Amino acid sequence: MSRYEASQIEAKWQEAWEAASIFEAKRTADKPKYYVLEMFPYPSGKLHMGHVRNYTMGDVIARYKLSTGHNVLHPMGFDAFGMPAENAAMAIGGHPKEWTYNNIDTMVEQMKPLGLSLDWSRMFATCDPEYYGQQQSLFLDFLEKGLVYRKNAVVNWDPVDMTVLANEQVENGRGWRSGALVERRELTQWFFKISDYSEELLSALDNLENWPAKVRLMQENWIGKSTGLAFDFTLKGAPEGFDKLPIYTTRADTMMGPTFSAIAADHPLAKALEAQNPEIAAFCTEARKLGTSEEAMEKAEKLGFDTGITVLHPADPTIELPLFIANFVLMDYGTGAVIGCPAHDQRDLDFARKYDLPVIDVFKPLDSDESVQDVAFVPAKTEKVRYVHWHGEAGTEITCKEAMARTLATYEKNGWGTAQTQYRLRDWGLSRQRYWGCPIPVVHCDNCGVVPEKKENLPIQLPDDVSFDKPGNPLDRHPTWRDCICPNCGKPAKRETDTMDTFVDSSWYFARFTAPHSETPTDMAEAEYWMNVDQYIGGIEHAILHLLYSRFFARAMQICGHLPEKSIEPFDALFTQGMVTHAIYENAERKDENGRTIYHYPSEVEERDGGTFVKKTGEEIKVIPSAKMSKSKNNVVDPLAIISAYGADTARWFVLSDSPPERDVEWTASGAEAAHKHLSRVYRIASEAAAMDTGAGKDDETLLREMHKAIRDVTLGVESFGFNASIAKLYGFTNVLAKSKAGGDAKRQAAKVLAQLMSPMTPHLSEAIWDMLGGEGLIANAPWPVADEAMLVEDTVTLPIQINGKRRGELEVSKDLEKSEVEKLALAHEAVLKALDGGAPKKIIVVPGRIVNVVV
RNA sequence: GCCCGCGUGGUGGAAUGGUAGACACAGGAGACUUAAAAUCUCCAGGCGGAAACGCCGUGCCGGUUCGAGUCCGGCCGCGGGUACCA
Repeated sequence: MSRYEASQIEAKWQEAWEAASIFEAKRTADKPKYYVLEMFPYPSGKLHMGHVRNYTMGDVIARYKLSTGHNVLHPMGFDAFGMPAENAAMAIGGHPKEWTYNNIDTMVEQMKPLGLSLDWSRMFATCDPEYYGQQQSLFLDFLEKGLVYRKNAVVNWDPVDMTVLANEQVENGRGWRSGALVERRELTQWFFKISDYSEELLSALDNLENWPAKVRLMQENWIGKSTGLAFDFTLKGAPEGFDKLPIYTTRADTMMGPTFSAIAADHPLAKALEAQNPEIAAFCTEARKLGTSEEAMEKAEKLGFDTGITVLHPADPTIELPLFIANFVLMDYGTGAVIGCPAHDQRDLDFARKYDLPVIDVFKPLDSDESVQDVAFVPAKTEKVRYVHWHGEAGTEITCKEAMARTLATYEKNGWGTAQTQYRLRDWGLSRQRYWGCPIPVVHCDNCGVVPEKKENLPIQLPDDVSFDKPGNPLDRHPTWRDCICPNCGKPAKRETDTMDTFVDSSWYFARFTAPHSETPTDMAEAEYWMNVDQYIGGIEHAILHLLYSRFFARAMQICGHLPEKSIEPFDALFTQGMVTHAIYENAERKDENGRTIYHYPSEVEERDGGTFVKKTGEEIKVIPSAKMSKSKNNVVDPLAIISAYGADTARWFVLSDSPPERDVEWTASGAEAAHKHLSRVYRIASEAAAMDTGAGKDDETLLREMHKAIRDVTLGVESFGFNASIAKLYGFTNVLAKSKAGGDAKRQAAKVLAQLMSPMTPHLSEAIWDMLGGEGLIANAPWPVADEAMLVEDTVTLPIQINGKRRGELEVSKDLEKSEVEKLALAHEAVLKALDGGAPKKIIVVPGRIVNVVV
């Protein structure tokens, strides 16, 4: 009998699949289509276990759908523009293009041995001019439909490197390379009008039944619809031209509680004051040093500067409040100005205590008359409280929600303000001051202004002759690339040098896969057939931005005639798989020559004497447990090592077993060998069955019953993303088969079904077993087994008996036994008799087929 | 800070509100073997007990329920996102 030789088996069957072209997707009318897509990878250089897990899950679905009679589209590509390529060019020389395409080649080479059922003929990278040219064409269409516009927005500016920094490149307010304190700088940038679709993107979430509830909730909160009060404070003592200060608040009911007002450092009024007062200028400069990320601003110590200006309350001008400039007010949200109500907002309370401002209770708990001290009173909006200081009658006991509604009505009636609906969602800024991205196809002409490029001139290609020896955007300093002819007047003009956010690239690739070489962004006939994505799979880290942008793009593309109406929501079902995490190994003894932390690869360290050390140098390691695998932290595991040692099926089996797909999984090396042992065992069991004589055995019926149960359970697992559960069942069924005394015919039948049930996970091994047992054709094409209901029926059931909710015994009863009969049997049970001690039970709960609980 | 998750044996994890720890890993004992590897059998949450069995036990505190890992409230810890990482 031959041994399980994974490398031979895998090469053989991968060739067989390729020869039969079974994964090439073609439109056909005779089968239902199924489009399964995993979020495409960034070509970082090496495939890691997170990719393997992601694509294996998609492959399980794709192969399962193929064997249940679907016409499957399962493509793969690369999200290939982005910062790391430019960083690599700066760090190690070379060109982003070369680096990227080399990485793509490497990763494809690493992916192929996994035996994924991918249609490689559809592969593309977003940095292919063929792709980004179509993206430029989409941009022009969006521009024409008024979905794109320009406005000023702030960026992180490194004053030493003279370059724009991404939020990730700002560490504690300093540029990551120069170490200089970051400033904010205002630039004119391009924006997509996603905020016009706020309501639509919000309400359509209700239709996404096959999306995880948590993702829908995150998107709902991100869009952030609120109803509140919009009003103007009257400014007193402000510079010329500043009479009113528009404010928006979601807590209208606390309008009698504010004791200060605050504006953002980027607010026009703050800028006007800055010009007059050096102290204010100093404060604003300091406030801007936080960088532009919301996280940095919200986490920073709350600081304010009293401008000396006051604001007058719209409902009662005798109420005069101080106006601060504060570092926690966001210019991008609302009007860039807020009211501070310390009694009912913790941040406002902390601020009030710090700057010695009064605290006014607007409402109090029903059962207390205590005033707010150090903890703000923030009840749920639906909780009833007693209003002591507001526009209604003092002492009224109502919910905050009700009080808000009444306040809004009062303000509208008196003309003090208006009820307004607002969204937190901001327009999508797509301009990037970087080279390695899709050029924005517009031209700046002295005569005509900003002019769209002509479609016949697309693609506007990136120049290859650029250098990265200096920081900043090489397109800006290229000698000739900017020079062009104005498409409008024909005079010399300059190209836009900003490129597009890489989220643009990933917002429509799913549509492009339906016709990857079309001369328009999509081919409507193909899109009509293949869209929507039936199952989309990817990381939870994309729950908001990527998925929201894609939803917007689907709408915009539909408006421009590039997607059918049904694709307004492009992803019918979404599954967010967990990440593969790994400990980070940080060198505890030294930093690198630039003073930066050194991270070691898992293969470089060893555990001994209760500690972790670098193998070569013996330096001690600080172990940071369980973090997202990240190239910059070096905590990645190379799947190729597993594949070359044990084979792709082992790697596939391993990443699917144990952890539920939606949960993060901590990579450990020990499990891979065990997975391989199991696959060898399955191979051996199948070989033994193949060698048995024909004829019946004594356990045939039992084995076949277990087989049908396995079909039912494994299928259920595959259909509900319970791959780990399916695998546990497969282990169970394998054990049953191994120990069964059934005859050759029954064993061969069971082994064939086992191979089929395993085939989405371990396709090569399954083909080998199928072949060994005389299966017809490829197992990949064989119809999925169906469980025989009659074989699943059980006659008796074991009921646990609880006494006061604790298990004290069990009862073997026929499946359909009457409740009253079960009660009688339970009361006659030894453990129950003992507990009752001659008395009568207080209550008996019988849950048919489940449990009996006797309360004594 | 804010939004969203997660927390169960030595480890990964299982469990429509109904027997907590399925299925595995690591571990222990044994069989086979000259021996090892491979394979096979058995044991295994903690504490007490020879055993039968008893008590405790799903991050912490409280609640709802005949019954809570699961539902509700409040904490703690970890992870993801936070609009220029992808």
